[in-house]
Amino acid sequence: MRKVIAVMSVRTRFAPSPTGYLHVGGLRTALYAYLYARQHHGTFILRIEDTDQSRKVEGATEKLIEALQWAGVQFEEGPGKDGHHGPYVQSQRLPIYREHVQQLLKDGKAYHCFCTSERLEQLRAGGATMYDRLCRSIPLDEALKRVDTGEHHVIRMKIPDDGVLNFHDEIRGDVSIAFNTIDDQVLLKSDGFPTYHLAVVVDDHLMEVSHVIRGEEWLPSTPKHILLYQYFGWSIPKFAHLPLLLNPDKSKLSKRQGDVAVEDYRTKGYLKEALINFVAFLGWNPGDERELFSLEELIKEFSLERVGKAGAVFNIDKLNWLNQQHMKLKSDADLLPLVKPYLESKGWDSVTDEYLQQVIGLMKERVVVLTDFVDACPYFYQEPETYDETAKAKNWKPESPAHLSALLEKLNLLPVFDAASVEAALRSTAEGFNVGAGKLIHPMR
RNA sequence: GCUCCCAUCGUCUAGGGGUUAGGACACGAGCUUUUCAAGCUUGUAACACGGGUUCGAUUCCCGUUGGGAGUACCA
Repeated sequence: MRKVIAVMSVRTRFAPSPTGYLHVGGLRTALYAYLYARQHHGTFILRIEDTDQSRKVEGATEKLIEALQWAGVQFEEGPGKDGHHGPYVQSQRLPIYREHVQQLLKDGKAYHCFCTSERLEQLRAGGATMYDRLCRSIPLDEALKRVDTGEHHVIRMKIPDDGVLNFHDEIRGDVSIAFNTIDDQVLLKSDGFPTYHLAVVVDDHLMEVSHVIRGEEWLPSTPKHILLYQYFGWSIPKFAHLPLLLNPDKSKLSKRQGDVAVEDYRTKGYLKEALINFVAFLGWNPGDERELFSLEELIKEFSLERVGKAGAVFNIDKLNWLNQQHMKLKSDADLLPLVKPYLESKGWDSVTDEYLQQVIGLMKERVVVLTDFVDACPYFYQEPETYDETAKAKNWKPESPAHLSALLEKLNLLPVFDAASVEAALRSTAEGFNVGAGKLIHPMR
């Protein structure tokens, strides 16, 4: 006979609600969960939390998955993937939640609440900060009878009247919250859908999630979740609450102050390697002075212990620098297929791959994002005459190389070469651009 | 309001009872480069405040201030 030591395998998940796009903060949360799972040879799960029907957005799940895939954050279990814990979409798990609510009801850990939203509003208007627990005293058999008559109701969980709940967070350390500051949380809504609080706990347990890695906004509701685990008699997973991502003014990262969708950065021409590297360093660092990391290196070196507690401002300057660095790490040939779509979207698709690759080689150390390979140097792709027209239309009359340079800047063009050679190019007199030692023959000539 | 969380250069951060408080981005200067970049060198710049504890606190404790989150039949 031999003893088998059961080692709990690491299982993490990213559980977004499909509201339209993948937020960069969501990407970081997903990334950390993914890194942790991969590092421990565990499993990373994607679960869609679509329990709010009113916020359902068509095609959002697909966009979410696409963004994750683009970034290289691969999940082993989730929608469209086989796993033994599915379905991975909460709206398809309704019977499971109802079943668990029944158990809670039977055990006296939850109760039917028939209060109308009007009454709840009145309560709040009267200064109440929490539900007054009116329906808690209704006997179960009486409640069941009222349910049978079709009376609208929700199911609430019973929170102890006093006492304190202590728990340990992997990032924040010990946290404690008094029960008397916690409301009797609604678990099942009147439309039969569970609230987040019920669904996460049930799913995380059923999907055997070992580490709940999520944003800091969930820290205050963690006691409710832990209480629920206790009510069900389940073992409690480890929790790790990540600091928030902030706007430059330190408020929570929002749409108003810049792009927050991963796809925005993708279309703007950022490399996934740079975005991943950047987002990983918002709240984490390896403890030494290295800053350029690949996904594989992050998997190797990431640790929850080194995740900071304070919120981090999402500063585009560093992202730009990181993008340049990762761009330089790639060969011209690797960059080619990434740049091509941008060129095609401009309709300037008559250049050959060889030509484009040469342009990439020339521009690589002068540009910030992929779109710059096109937008910053249109004279490489346009008919010289066309470009001349543009200049004329804008009333360009360069008086000197310096003046021309200034004009170029006004047009947001990077002064790639010296003013004289750009001028020459504009006048389309040269048969090609002189660049360093080599010469690039303009495709339109 | 109440509850919880947080606090090192402008930003991302390292560090930690005694340090010239380190790095990166951004910004300035210089070198290099035919030019623009890149690269290299270099400069400016931080421990929020007040009390403790201590021989000594930026570091530990308490408070204040500031910031953030939560407080929904949203997640």
